[in-house]
Amino acid sequence: MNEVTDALSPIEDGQRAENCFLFGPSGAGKTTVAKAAVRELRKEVLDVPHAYVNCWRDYTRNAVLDRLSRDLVGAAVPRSASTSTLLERVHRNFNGPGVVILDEVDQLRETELLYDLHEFRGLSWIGIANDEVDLLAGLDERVRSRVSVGYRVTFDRYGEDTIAEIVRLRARSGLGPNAVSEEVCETIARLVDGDARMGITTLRAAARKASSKGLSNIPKRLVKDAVEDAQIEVRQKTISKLNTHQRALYEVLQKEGRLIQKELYARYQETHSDPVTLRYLRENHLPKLEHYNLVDVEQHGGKKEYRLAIQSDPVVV
DNA sequence: CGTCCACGGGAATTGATGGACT
DNA sequence: AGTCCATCAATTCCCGTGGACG
Repeated sequence: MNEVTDALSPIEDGQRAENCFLFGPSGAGKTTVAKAAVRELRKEVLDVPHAYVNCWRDYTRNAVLDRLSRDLVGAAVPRSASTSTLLERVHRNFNGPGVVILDEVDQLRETELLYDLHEFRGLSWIGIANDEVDLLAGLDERVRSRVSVGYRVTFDRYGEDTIAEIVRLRARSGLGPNAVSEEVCETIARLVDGDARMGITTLRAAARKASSKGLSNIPKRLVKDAVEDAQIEVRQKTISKLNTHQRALYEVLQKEGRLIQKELYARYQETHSDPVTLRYLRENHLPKLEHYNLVDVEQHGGKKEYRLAIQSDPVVV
């Protein structure tokens, strides 16, 4: 947190901040830290232009710029404008130092975007990714040499004691001092494998369970089920964000079990009233389902077998 | 080998939008 | 106001490459 704050501090003097990268496993708090740092900054400097972009959802240059034109400079656009138009619009309306959070930057397909950002006078960014090596490998040479990164912060998975602490604090402030025993906090911590977000979701699920049974505290025996509930909850949330194509694919797999890509496509075509091409599916929807951890893919000789993911936690977007 | 499947580059088509010109 | 034209992102089409398998 301190490092990110440092990186941003030049903005307080009206200067451009340092770019920085945050690396670490999911649930380690990267996004939370980035957002909090920006929030802090805005207490010091009111009206700093800022934006949050999830590069998984918005993975093209165009999509990111579109978001910036809305969120960073508040220039509402009717709908899909051309990249050059957007570029120009942001250029014109952006002034003074500002920050953009690029969550899941490793998913950005057109990395020239980083260079575009560099061109906006006074704009800096916080890039978030799981793995430093993957990210840098994916970066274009040209971009790598031109874009400077002042700070790199690596996050570790939370230890169990830390998660227990986080859960305890949440429990106290949200549920009262005695609703959750120390033992329950530790149990939750043990089960969520370093993922703080999962810990908190589990706590919420447990609280809901307990209160529906008319209990005033959370007994330990509810915890295990609560973890499952939390996983289901997160998954539901992810599924609800799928578009019709992705959902059709998901449902086909739900019905049919495991399928080769080609067959999956065939079933999908039968299901969906307005199917897209296999080419396009491969490019967009299938990787998306994989990334969300909703489906598992297994290389089976030259074939690729898709099936619903077994137990792993879906990604929250 | 010949075949099947997956991949992904790149050209072509589609569809929306915004002038320019009448 | 109406027609034509250019532009550009999204999507499709076409196809060569390469691994696996019999």
